[in-house]
Amino acid sequence: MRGLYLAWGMLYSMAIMESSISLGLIGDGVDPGRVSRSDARQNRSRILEAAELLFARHGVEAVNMADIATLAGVGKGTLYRRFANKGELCLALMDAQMRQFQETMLARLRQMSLDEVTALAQLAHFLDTLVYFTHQHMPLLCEVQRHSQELDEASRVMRPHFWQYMTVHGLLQTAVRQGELPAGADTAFLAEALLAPFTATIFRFQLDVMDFSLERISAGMQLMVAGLASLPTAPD
Amino acid sequence: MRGLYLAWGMLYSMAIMESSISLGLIGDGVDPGRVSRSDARQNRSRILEAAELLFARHGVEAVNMADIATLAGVGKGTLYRRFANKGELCLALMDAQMRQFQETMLARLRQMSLDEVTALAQLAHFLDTLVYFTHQHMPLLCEVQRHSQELDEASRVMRPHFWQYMTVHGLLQTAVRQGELPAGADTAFLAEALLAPFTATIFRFQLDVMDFSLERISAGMQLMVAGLASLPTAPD
DNA sequence: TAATGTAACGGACTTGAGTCCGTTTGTCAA
DNA sequence: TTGACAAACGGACTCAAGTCCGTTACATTA
Repeated sequence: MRGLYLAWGMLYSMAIMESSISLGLIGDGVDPGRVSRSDARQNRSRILEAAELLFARHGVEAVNMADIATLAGVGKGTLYRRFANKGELCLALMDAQMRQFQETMLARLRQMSLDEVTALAQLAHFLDTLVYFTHQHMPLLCEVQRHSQELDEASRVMRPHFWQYMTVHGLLQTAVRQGELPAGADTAFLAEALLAPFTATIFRFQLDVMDFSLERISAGMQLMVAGLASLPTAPD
Repeated sequence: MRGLYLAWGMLYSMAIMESSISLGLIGDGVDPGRVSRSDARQNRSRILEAAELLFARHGVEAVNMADIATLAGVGKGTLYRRFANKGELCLALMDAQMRQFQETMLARLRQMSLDEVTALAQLAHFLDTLVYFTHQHMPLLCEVQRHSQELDEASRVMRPHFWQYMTVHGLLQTAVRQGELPAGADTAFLAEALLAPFTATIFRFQLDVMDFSLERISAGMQLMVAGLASLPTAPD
């Protein structure tokens, strides 16, 4: 797993700088790299449609898997063959928008690099955008994270967290290279720590219980980054 | 809810500086402020003993409520009357140790204040200790947090998060007062953000998937605090 | 176009969480 | 000591998640 993270790290750093790659967040569900049967594909989209409709009508939380299966006109077994749980289903529902966010973000960061915007300024921008993105997808993200508790190694890679981590980590590494951060800074940990408040349950807590506005959260994250930016660095 | 947080905030800041108060983390379970019946009290401790034994033998995750009830020699109804879910049960099991950690910590911070250790240095120390505490109670904490997803306003106050938040927030406020942090710094948000990586699921992810050592996590947190400490502050 | 292997299907089934409500029992006042 | 009442008890019950496995039907080859 660690190896995987590292390998992707390099790939991804390059991607930010050079070209757009698709991370292929979500496959067909079962056994990628095999022609899927037509009825299977059809059922898959039927399920997604049913879920979308029920979620819209009753809210994500209130809908159960059996209802989705029924409305989609498939058996529970079929539903679970496609999506191991409600979380995966939600992930699939967000797929398109996540891809788009990701591509837009990569493009923007690349442009900022060309414009010689510092890595930490890019990071600040990324986190700001992420605040609004996270808020927008809160209900689905909550469900996703409720299910990613069992650390199912392999599939974690597809979780939203992953490319967010890669992006933040890449930017921090660049910051170190460019002398914006101290040479020894633990970029891997910092990336995790900066993203921790974006975990669905924590984010929701901040919104609903602490009653923080999105602007306030974003400003707070800017402050954290500003703190890192003002750390004394060894002279080059 | 916000009001509650604010009120406790003042109380708690004073507590750090002045004297030890008991937060009374866990009551008797039902209807505090009423004499509890002897059989009820007895069952409560029977349940706790049974849970402790089963958790030790099979691991927290593998034990279900029915088993606990059976071993304790009570019905499921009785079990649920005491503890609304496994999370609350776990919380009760940690109660003594949490109280102790809390009191030790408060005492130590008070002493540090007397010794004129800066607030941010105290914060760094608190977070360092918290790393080890969190690790020690990981299995129980995971269970607790799995259940505190439904934001049941009132009871959240008892969650471990609460006094941690109060402590960190208090220290940050002091830091602002003493000119260690910029005057406008959003201490409430910063406290949440600094504690976010201590959420059980995130913490476990860092340990098990990212393979960070406790020392590394602690060092990373120190760096975050150092960043805040090096923010430029307006001259007094 | 018929046979065949294999993926896909579907719904009964298992498991565990949490609730409900009729029954029991401790406590307190007379 | 006893009667009354509220709290506590217990286990059957409901509800949803997720599994299992016998059946169906797509696609491929002859």
